[in-house]
Amino acid sequence: MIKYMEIANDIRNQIVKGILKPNEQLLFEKDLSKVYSSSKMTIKKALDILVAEGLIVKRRGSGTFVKSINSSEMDKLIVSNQFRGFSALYSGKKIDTEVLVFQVINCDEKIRTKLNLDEEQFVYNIVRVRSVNNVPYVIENTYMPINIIQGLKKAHANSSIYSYIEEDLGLKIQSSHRKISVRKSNSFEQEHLHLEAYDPVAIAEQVAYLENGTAFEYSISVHSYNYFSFETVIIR
Amino acid sequence: MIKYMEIANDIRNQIVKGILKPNEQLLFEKDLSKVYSSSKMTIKKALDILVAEGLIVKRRGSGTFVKSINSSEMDKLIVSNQFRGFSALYSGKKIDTEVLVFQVINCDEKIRTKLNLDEEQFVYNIVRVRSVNNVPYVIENTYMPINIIQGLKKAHANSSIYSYIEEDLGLKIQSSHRKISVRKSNSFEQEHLHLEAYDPVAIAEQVAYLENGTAFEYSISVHSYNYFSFETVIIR
DNA sequence: TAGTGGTCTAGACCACCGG
DNA sequence: CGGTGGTCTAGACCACTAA
Repeated sequence: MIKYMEIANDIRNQIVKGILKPNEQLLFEKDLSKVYSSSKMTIKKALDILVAEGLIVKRRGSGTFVKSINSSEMDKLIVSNQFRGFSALYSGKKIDTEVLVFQVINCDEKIRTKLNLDEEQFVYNIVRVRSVNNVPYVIENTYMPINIIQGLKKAHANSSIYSYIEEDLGLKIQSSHRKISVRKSNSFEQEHLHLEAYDPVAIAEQVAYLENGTAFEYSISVHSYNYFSFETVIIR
Repeated sequence: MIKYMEIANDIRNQIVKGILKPNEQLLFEKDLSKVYSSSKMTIKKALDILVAEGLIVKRRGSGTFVKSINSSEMDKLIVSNQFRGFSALYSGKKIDTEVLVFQVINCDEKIRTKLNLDEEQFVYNIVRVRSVNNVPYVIENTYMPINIIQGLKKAHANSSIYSYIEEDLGLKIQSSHRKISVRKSNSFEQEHLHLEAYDPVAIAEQVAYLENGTAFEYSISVHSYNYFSFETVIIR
């Protein structure tokens, strides 16, 4: 649909499929603009996406080159800087969701500041245990304002809340601010994640935003340490 | 120096200092281009930086708005998606470095693939414990090819290897691919990080790249769980 | 319907790299 | 030095929002 995206996708495919090999030089932007019948700026924008994904490197004065990564790592890199719900992340596998708590509460100070709410706002509070192939991966403790995420039912919590938000409510999810930390598990977590005493957990605390900039979700996810890893590309 | 950077810095300062308040609307791109005597494209590029930093939101058809975050979180967000060495991250505080290992070794299979090296390459192997205000934060296990990071001495390992790479060798660091995971500490880590038995640790595994695309560092950092958190902004 | 931000162009000039 | 990618412009058209 969008030209620079199509170009980026095309070149990404060439890299992932091995048509363009590690350390190989790409065509110059000038030449690519002829190949794709577009301007140099559009080519640059397409290539900048692949730079952000960590797939290629540009050298002023020299050209553009495929990064030297073994292709097994590539799939991960491409998805890691994206942001999706649990269901989308593990699509294709057997996912089970156990809803432990589904209630509406008057939010406290902390949630109010995270979600930027007025004092008397009500929020959904949902606690779920999510399993992949019958192994419990994570306990999600989610808070969402009832006036933004309207009409949420327990049935939605049993499957994917994100697809309810996007497909049923027609809202667009834009970004998330996430913080990852580590601590020892407590007995509640040990029970639901099938952990031993003293096993650690990874905590992902997140505020997610809609396209219009309003915060719609504050969540604290407690991950079983065996099934947690977070990958990212950092550009200076 | 670069125009769109200057504009981004200027507007970021206005947000951080509170001149532009949460949810406040910015001038339109058309008007900003007059204020800063530049084209609409340049303004767009400047604002896109602030979008990536999570500070503002754009709505097509409406305008651009400051995100609703309390300013205490803002400093963190701005630095979190950047990538610097330990010394730079904690500059201003008292940093101590204890060098446990400083040797040159023939690299094994794993390091070879991570750094994309030939079979017979030698690499530095450096193990350091780094403390902030006399509290041990992290054990860093670092591998660097000797032909890229030339002339590295133990004295550099005692302070900042990154500043040696950038200032003395004149190399430019571009990006890093990082993976974060969690596990239980072992006795070695408990001793050096002053942990109790069964305390968890956070593992940050990283491959760092120079501007020319060559991998120059593979490192495994074991963080004391009390002093580890990783923050990031994810755009869909 | 008027005006926003998003995309795209053709062309200009610059900083940097290699021979 | 010629050629690379980086920045910047002026202006075009489009998708979307709000009145």
